Amino acid sequence: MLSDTPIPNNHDITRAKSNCSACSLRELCLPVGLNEQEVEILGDLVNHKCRIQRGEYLHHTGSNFQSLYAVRRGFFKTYVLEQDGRQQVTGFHMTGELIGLDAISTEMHTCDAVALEDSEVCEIPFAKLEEMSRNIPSLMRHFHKIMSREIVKDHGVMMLLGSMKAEERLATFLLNLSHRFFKRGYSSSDFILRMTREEIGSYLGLKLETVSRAFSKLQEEEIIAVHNKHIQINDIDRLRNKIGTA
Amino acid sequence: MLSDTPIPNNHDITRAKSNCSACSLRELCLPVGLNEQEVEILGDLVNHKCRIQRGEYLHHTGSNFQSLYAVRRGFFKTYVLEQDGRQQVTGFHMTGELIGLDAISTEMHTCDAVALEDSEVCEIPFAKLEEMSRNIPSLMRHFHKIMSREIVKDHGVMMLLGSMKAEERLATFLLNLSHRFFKRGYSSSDFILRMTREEIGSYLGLKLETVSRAFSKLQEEEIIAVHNKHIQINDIDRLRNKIGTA
DNA sequence: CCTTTGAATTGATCTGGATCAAAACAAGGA
DNA sequence: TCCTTGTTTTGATCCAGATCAATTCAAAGG
Repeated sequence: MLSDTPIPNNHDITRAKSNCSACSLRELCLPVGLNEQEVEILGDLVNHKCRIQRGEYLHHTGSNFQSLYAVRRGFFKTYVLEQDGRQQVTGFHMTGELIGLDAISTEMHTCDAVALEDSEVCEIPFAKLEEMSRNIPSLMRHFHKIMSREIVKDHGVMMLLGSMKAEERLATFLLNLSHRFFKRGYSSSDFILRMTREEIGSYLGLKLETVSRAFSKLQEEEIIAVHNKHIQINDIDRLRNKIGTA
Repeated sequence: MLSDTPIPNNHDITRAKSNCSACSLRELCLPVGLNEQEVEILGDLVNHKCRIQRGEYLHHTGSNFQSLYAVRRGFFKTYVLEQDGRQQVTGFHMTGELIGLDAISTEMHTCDAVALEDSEVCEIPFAKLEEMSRNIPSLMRHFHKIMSREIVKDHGVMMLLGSMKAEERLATFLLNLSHRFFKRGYSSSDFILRMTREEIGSYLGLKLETVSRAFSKLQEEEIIAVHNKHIQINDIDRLRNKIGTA
């Protein structure tokens, strides 16, 4: 059924695009159109590459904000705690994405960020970033676009939570993941989920049982194949049709 | 029941804090800690004060992005259209709030913005804002905080949509409005809603009938008084208790 | 004044997803 | 190997909110 393809899955041992050695921002953290000199200057921006083990926290709610974190490798979730202790997942973050933008506003983190697999991040001291963006207009512009994109993304989630049915939500979620894996050079149709059904449910505003049932339904219809956390998308068009045509 | 109070309602003819003449950013658009000279420079930033009538649009989805808009007076809603034509309200915006941050990312507006009452906005050319913030660090910092606050706000809405019941959602919504009116010098317990039940429902992920029933329920419990769009909060503590104690 | 029109309320019913419960499964660890 | 523990699936039931339908109400215009 699966033709052997040169495109790596995100669970292959060899990782796509993970062979760059120095932690420059050249290709992942803030891929701006810079000249060589600017890239070099930018090198100063990044403090150090930091390994984070599965289950370790990048920051907690209320902790002091100093730096943004660019995911270099791995997978994170961020969540806010409600008064009654339940957690609401606000996002999943993979290679090349920035964590901590919410903390700029109050200079305190407003969510917890935890690694869902062994990961690596670049720490980007925010004061330094602001300082440098003063002299590099394209960096400033790029940073503003990143923040703006975050807002747009959140509006998309609001739409999902506000008006989609369970199956539509899951389809949207899978298509989004698929797209993000694709952009990173991984297979868009064969990947491993790093989060549990409960975490997916929290993100999508559903209970874990409902998420599981939605997976099963999509599998029955032969649109996807589910083996625990291993997902294969067999018919992406029909998956797309699940959205907005309920 | 209502003691006559010096605090104006948002439906009084005399408006609180609306008597400033020039459209400087001094006190509303971007209230940064600036010295006199900087404030003067900043005056250049604002193109012109612009009147927008109820029902008029500030921008449409897909239109070219040039400027942010600071609400000077009045009330707006922003919404995104789904493929099937329904609209999902992404926010309500009142005096002092910024509209258009979502458009920075693609340089196209990603939502429609429409005035829900006769309003006035300041147009802030974004290129100019970036240019100036390069020379005024506190302006840059302030702008970043505004964007970040937007992200935090959206996370709050995600939490609301993802895990609250209808009554909790409406209580949260009313408390949020109350707080925003209060900060602007209006009564926090007596105000006029500018949006319909349907628009509230869209924002809160509920049908208009459910919104209406939730209003009625809160009124029965004598926590609020509802006369169409006129809302009075009689017992703000019990309203607060509605949240997270379901 | 009455008429029109859009908005809001209220009632009756239906249903998607929550909840409760149990079984199946997977990954470690002893 | 067999436990243990956490995760996932599946089934049975229940309920909050959606849906459908009918009034009521408010504002604007003739």
